[in-house]
Amino acid sequence: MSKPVPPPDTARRRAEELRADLRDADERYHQKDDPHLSDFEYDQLKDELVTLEDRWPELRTPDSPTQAVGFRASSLFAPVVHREPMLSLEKVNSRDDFLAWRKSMADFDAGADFAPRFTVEPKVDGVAVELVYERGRLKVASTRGDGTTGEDITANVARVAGVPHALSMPSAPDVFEVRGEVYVTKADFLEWNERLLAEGGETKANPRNFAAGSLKQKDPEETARRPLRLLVYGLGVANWASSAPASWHEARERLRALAFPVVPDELFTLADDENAAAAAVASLEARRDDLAFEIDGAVIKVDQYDLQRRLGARSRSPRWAVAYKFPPREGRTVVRAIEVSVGRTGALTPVAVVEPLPLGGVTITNISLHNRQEVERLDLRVGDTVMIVRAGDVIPHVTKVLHELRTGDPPKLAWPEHCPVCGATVDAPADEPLSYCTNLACPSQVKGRLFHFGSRRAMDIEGLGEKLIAQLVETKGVADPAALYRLTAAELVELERMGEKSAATLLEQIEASKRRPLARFLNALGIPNVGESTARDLARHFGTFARVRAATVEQLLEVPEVGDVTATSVRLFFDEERNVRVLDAMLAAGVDPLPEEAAKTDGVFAGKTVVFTGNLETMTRDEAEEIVRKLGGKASGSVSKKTSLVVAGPGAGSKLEKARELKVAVADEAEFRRMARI
DNA sequence: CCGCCTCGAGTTCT
DNA sequence: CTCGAGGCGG
Repeated sequence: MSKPVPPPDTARRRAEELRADLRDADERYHQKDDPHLSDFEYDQLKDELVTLEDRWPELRTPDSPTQAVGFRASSLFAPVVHREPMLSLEKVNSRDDFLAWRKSMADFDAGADFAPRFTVEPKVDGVAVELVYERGRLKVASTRGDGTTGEDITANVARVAGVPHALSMPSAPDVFEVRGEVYVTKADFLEWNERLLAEGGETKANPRNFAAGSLKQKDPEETARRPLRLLVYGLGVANWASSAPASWHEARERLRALAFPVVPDELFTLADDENAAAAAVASLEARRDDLAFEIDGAVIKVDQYDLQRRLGARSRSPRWAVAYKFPPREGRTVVRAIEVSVGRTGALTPVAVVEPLPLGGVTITNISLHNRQEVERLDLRVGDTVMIVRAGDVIPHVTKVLHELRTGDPPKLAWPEHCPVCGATVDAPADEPLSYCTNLACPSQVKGRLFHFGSRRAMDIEGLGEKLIAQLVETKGVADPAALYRLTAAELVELERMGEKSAATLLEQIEASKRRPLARFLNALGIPNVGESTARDLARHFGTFARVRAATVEQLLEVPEVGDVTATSVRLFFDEERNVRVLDAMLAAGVDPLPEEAAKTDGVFAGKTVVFTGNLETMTRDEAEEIVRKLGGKASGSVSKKTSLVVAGPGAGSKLEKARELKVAVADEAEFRRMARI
């Protein structure tokens, strides 16, 4: 090795000149859209600079254009013809469809040796791209376009995390086209949308739109800032240098070896037959909400390349692969009206009534908008087109209003100054986002309170549903729970859909509710700030209803988990004249809550907090939590470092993850049963 | 006083 | 499930 020679001044000056020219050219392209160098000229300058810097590495400055990614935006969005068309996939929506597809494939091939294996992987909801490598270097990246011709997005794709710019030779084939999906994780999407919102920009309706928008940036620097990722799902033209892989699963290993990001192993299945493939699809669907990225289905491919070749393609899609679509959970519909409903606490909640939209197996007609600020934030008006997502939490949300589709200038929602149900004054406390109907006798509030009173986790009066309550309030003048205990069979049979038999059953249920555990009764009362958990604490501490009712604020403060706010709230409730009358009437009618047993201090779960997650097989979650409480423990809903044990069943998601993170003990249902000795 | 943890309340449809 | 807020330990 010869000693490095210091660069002559001429080389140094030339390098500086080249850097300045290249930067100037870049700037013109990115910001002024006013090219003055052709691609060829630009490449020549750049090549010259690379040569100089290779010869004298000390000339290479960190900010040199050669250190930036070497793709120019000049050809951005120019048409690119795919060497092999990017076909779409035939879609199936059910297991039966899938099996029919399997059969049609066999009918087409009819070879005696036709025994396909299948690969199953998630269908990532992103933007399909093709990356063309020549002699190991990324040459062109393009969108799918119409399948034949896409757009050149090389400069942008080059800035996506995980996209190799060069492939390690010699294992890299001469011409090598990979196909993949550029996507954004759910977490990154949420974070970025918040930021876009904070900056006053337009939010994106979903991760896919966000990814697509990010790839369409004029300035690749902007694309580089977006949290884009790549997953490679297949190959186009590939002139393998040496022995070509015989199957997709082998090719996937080779792609991985070439540093391409592929679907993680735990989401990739090589199935021996169609039944195993269908099972893998079902498993993916079950895990849908736990995945880091949005998926809209699974892709099933015949694994063996020789079979793929035999099957070939129709005009628009290959015969050897199929997209198994999951029911969509996102859709678009039109807002017919914005109504304001009143709940049991009197809170006014705006609700969007929409054109019915089938989504994930149900038809959505109402969507809560939570509060008036939300309506203003979205700038939602009647007639607007909205995007709706029904995610893992089942409850639909308006994620975006498509303002560009608005026609005319519909009025903004006029927030009611009077309760839309009873006309009473609306109170809007300055420190709260919600406003409230001030009339305790408001029919909406009455119905809400009665519904809560009879609900499963309170007095558990079976048959006392929304429809029945509405009738009782409207036609029988039932205004409080005490009135339930005065109902007669004669009165009930006058109601719609209520015969002798249902009336008798309902009365039995109401009768049985007179003797429910004290904790349930306290929960049923709907005391502000007292829910299931605090009701249990009060019941345990005081033992009988008379003692709870008589407790002073000081005595209430002695209850663990009860502070100023809750204590005052309880005392006020029992002092309220109206409540006194209703409670006395209930007691007179024979309501007599069962005294609470003191907590066991010697049970296996004494002093422990247990959290359940996922599905339990042999009992309901309620039953399991009851067992924990019986054995002295506390059942909670969220995992923290104070959690003693997490019991995880199949389908466990974020809570299990958090437990592992915090190194909290995890058990399965069988272990839990052994601990509880049942 | 702050930060963590947990609770309460609202939420859709069949 | 998520948000906001109450309770409480540090």
